[in-house]
Amino acid sequence: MAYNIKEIALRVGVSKSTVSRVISGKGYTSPEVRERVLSVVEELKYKPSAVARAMVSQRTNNIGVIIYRDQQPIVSHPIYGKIVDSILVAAQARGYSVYLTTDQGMSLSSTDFMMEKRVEGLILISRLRQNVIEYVKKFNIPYLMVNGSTEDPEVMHFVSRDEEGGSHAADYLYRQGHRKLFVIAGPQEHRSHNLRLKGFQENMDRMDGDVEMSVWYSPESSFEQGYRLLEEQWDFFVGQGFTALFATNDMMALGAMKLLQQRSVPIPGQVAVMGFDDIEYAAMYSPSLTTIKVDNSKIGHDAVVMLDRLIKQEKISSKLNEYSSELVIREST
Amino acid sequence: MAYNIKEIALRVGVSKSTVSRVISGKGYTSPEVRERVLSVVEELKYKPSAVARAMVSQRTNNIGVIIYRDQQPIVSHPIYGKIVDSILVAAQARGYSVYLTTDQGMSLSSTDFMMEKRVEGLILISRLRQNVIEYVKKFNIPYLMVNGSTEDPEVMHFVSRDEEGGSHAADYLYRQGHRKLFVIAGPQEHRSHNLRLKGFQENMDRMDGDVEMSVWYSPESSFEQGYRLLEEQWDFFVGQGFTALFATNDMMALGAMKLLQQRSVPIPGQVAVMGFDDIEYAAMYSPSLTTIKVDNSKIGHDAVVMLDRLIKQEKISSKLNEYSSELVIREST
DNA sequence: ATTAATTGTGGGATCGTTCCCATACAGTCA
DNA sequence: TGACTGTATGGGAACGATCCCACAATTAAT
Repeated sequence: MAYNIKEIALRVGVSKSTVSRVISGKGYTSPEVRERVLSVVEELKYKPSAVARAMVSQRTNNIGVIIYRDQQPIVSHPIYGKIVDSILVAAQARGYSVYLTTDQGMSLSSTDFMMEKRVEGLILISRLRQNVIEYVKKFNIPYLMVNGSTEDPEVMHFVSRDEEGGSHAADYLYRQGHRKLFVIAGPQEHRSHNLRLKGFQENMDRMDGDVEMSVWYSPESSFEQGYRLLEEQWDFFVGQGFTALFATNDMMALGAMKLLQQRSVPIPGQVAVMGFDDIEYAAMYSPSLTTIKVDNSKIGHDAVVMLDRLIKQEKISSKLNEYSSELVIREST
Repeated sequence: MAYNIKEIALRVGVSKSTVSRVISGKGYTSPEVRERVLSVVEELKYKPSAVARAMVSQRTNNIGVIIYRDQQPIVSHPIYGKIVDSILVAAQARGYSVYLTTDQGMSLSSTDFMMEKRVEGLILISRLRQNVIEYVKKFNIPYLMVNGSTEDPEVMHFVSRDEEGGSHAADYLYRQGHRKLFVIAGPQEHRSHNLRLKGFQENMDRMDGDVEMSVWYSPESSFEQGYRLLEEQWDFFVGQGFTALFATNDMMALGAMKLLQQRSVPIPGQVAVMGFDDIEYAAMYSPSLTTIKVDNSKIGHDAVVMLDRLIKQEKISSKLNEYSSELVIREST
């Protein structure tokens, strides 16, 4: 069992008040006593209990991060990993510690758990149902959402400007001379995939000349599903002579690219490929993937900064924090 | 501020003892009172404070996970992400919550932090200095190491059988007919890279026929460094006519492969490439990468199971937990 | 010399739970 | 009738820190 302040006080021969004063540096202490206390503290490797401290101060300095997911655990997902990384760094720098959980069922139990732990704020990552949000609201603690989908204007929300990004992608591919486009869109329930597609389509429709677009929805926004979708539509794809393929995220784009390479279709010679997100592997792939970069590290960092403000009850300017995305041109186009 | 048990008791008109009994389900409570308590609990969304509970029970149900790193934040690293994922799932299933931190300087501060939080056990991930281990030992709480390097027999340690894996790799490449081998090894300070190389070399040396091996050390085991190393030795590499390239991890192998593809070297036609780890991207790459699979999910899971046992003071059979790695043959060889 | 401020220390309430103990009442049994 | 058991409830100590308050001793100001 860890030592407590009483034990230290006993060994030094002073009261626990005095020990507390030495450790916190508040109040008066004589140099002589201070030294004796510190030497015992060092000797026994005494660390004051954050639990007891939280009890009396009513501040835990903990924040909770919940990653909602459908199936697989998801910290290892390139996007969520980046977000978590930046959250950890930003939180630690501000004196917060992080409880991290993944919630498979979009259930309320992880919220309950965080409330019992008395976290001071909550970061909700990824898609989650409105009823979860309603539930969180009831507890009256600061919370915000990253990369989720909600129409609720009350919810502070960190997302990329997906529609704008989609529009940029269309713009770029059109300027590259592409007129026959094969589009792989993520699940329709996903806000970001929807907006990316919307921005892409609407901008393409505005263009002069006869643009031909064929849009296909993938049941999952994964590498495997990107691969499979193209595989299933292969005859159509080849028959129609598409010159460019756009997917609403990098993972699906890479999946499609993998199939193209297996079938020896030159990229970008015959077909140009473009994704969205700029995950780390987009640059590594061969050919490297042209994409729309979303700065998830910045998003994670800013989310913590904002949560810190909410916790400190500082003034907030806007509920919606949108991040511009930027075109990254690489070998695949 | 969150409600407390006293507030509930006041509203129901009973003592806090009674409320406590209803919530914990221990002791006698009349059905009528029970119902009244539960309805108020539900109405106010009262959640008992885990902080106060930890205070009196002397159990926090928290474990700490520290990822040590050199430079970059690292949850998004494919290996550590997988480990963290599986730790989270296993810990939650056993009623533990997880404090996650990354420690850039291999400092003692994250240990101090975890001790103040009164975690019941500690999982140390990746390379860390012996002085950190010595420091952790002083606190007398269960801890174990994953993917680290230490010769200290006292430390419970979870690693893959790297030497055996390296040996398998050599075996396979030799049987495929390769006699001229270019090897990219990770930093010499890394235990696992060293052992992988050792197993590979020693097994190759045992083979009949004149095997020619050229070993190069990369300053970092990253994609970029794998790429750069081969780039720097390009003339030598091409001039000598190597038929196979082995890297002590997948990241470096992919980096090298990227360069080979950029310079239009057919894989595996002219050069076969092989890695180690079987990160998710090994299978996605084109061509997909032949590698030695390390089951990091299992390692993370088992680490939690073991930590749970240590916390419960159950008997432990062995300090060293080694995991066999398995050959995964793909397109690159 | 008296008052006031400065420095140093200890006592004890407090935070929100759990859990032991005391008490009360109803029903059972000899 | 008294002793005992089972059911139901409340009181209060304990966990380990913080921090207010009281008090003592020393020094400074009037």
